[in-house]
Amino acid sequence: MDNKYNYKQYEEELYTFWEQKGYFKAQVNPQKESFSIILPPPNANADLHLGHAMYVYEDVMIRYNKLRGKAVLWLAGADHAGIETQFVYEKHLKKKGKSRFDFDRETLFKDIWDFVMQNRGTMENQLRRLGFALDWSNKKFTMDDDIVQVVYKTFKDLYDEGLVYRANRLVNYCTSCGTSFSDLEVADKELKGTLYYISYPLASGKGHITVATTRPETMFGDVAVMVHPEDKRYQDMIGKSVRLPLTEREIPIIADEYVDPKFGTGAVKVTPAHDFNDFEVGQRHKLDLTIVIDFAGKMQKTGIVDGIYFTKARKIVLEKLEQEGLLEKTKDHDMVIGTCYRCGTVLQPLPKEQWFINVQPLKEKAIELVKKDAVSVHPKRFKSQLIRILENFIDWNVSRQIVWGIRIPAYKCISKDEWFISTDKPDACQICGTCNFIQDDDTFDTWFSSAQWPFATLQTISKKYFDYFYPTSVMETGYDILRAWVSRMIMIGYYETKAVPFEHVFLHGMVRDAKGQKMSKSKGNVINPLDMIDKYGADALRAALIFGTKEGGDVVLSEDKIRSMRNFGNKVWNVGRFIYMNRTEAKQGDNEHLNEKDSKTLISLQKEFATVEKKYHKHFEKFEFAKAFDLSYDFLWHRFADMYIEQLKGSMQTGNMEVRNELERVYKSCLKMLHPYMPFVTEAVWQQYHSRENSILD
RNA sequence: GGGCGUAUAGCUCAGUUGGCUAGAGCGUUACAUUGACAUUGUAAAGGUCUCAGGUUCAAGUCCUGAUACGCCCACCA
Repeated sequence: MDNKYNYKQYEEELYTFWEQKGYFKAQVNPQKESFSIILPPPNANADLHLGHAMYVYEDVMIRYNKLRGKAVLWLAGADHAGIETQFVYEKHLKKKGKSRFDFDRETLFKDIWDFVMQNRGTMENQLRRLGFALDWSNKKFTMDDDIVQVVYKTFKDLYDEGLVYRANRLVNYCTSCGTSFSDLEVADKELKGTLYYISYPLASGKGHITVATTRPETMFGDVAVMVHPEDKRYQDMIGKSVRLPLTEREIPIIADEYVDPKFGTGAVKVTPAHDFNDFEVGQRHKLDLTIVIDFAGKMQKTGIVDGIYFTKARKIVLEKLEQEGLLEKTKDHDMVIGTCYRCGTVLQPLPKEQWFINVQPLKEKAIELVKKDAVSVHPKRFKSQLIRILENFIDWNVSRQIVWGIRIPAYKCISKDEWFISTDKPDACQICGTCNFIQDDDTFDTWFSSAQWPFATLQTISKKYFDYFYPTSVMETGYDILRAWVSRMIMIGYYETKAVPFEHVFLHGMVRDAKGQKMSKSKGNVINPLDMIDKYGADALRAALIFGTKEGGDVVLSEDKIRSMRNFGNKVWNVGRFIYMNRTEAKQGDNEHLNEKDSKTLISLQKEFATVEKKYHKHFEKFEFAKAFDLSYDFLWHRFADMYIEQLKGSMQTGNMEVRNELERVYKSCLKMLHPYMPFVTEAVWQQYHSRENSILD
């Protein structure tokens, strides 16, 4: 054995060995207990980052359970990542001086498909570099035909049960990306805005009412002015009407408790087509939806600023109001505004017909399941958070106006102007039977398919797989997607299978830099996992992400820490080397008898190790993986190596086989404890003791 | 405004049902080493465990309050 562990010599070879020998291939075996995890599918088109490296917790669980003799499955997969990928592809087009509008739908889709397929291998190889014991034999992609069929079935099931509806509602629309988003994808941004006080003259000509607004340009879409019903200042005005400035239109003054009398002037302009709250007020009071901004963010039907982008229109409107003496004053106003999480454009609330899922019955069931721990959450503190997330869920807009996604299987009957859902491409209109029906252009929100991932993957592999491995054992992911993903998997998973999609949820934290800051490209503090693997080995990176952390807490990662874990890997190797050397070099018979001191030391070692081993398994039961690792680390290095071996090394070197064999026995048990965390070095040593054909996983 | 989390060595963090003489990694200092490992070993320095009360034989740990920081959600005309 070399006097150093050279990871470069082993990692690639060992991974190939494991894969070729089929160690990662799941085997349905009714004699054994099953243990399954579905990998949260990384974006097929993007490189891995450190967040993905955190899936090492899944590998830890998988390898641990495999060593415990269970039939394990860790299923590999990839996500089409709808908007993310289309966005990247559009950038790619832009470099070539083109845009997505230069292509028809089919061509664009096919081009993106090819683009993604070209890049997909990169991500998969990176997962291999991390040493992940993934079953590649049944890998899945969110746009595989069979997966799409499952997604279609779910949508139709929901539709048939009346849980899918089409409605003209306000959506968060990005005029730059050209698509709507669900409320979860809106990025709030604080900015210093201005509150404009505008005078609306009463229609009677006597007096006026002043409204305060941050968006004067939307005034052309105003359909009312609203005050609080008990506001004394405006009692005599309720029911009267005002003339909308710059127009000839008259709109009523209404009363609604939504108004906060202390804000602004206590009078609000109501613009149902361009404001979420106003939309609700509009519904309550049955007001019109007067649309004055189009999907490009340009004004329409104003008679004054038509075709002008809303920000520029705002300036013009303000000038005109000022000219007419209707702009009373302005005031600085800190506000929070919804922006596109992808491109940063200010999102427009715009009315658009979309498909919505009524989540009410789904979330009630999900809450019940979480409350009674049918899905149990680790660490515990996330349980209440998950319940609250579910309670606050509002109906889910699943329509996206992009090409890269699963096209919604909804068809419109032209002659009757009605919709029908069909999982297969229909031959004839299912409503009138004769018309040239058309398919909805929209695609599903990526999360709609992701929400079905655990059962969709297993069902499409085989019924045998599904029956044996579902519900899956654990869903492991970052706490940041508890809302977007975990909650929806529980809702949709239970709806379709009448079983929980996973029995446990384990949430890991975010990776931060040595100063505790989030990693981001703009800060330049991003650590590339692959660079670290090249430099220190996969085991070192894996160990650094787990060592000394608290479950579910954020991980502070520095290169120093990775280096120190590399040193530990070397320690593991050298402890093995030392014991191994003495097997081959010891002169048997020189020192056959255990002396009393050694005998005592061995008993103490056995006792201590038994305690450690017991604690180790206890930690696993409680999903305390970092503690189990810290414990193994400390035992191997500071107790076993620093103390026991030091005390016993004389006897071992002079050929006492009883001492040596006991050291080897405990050491090999340590290797198994460490294997889930540092699979390469532990396997490399194991094979030194046995042969290149053996595995620690046997 | 609501919820959650965190405050412990220079830095990053552990510290399970209260038993601590408070630990680890990195960093610092001294010494050692052709002897399994310098990717090492031995040792040292470094802490009123954020603050103020309380419960207890005993509090870093439990309770109450305060302060600071972080995250999530809601509202914002």
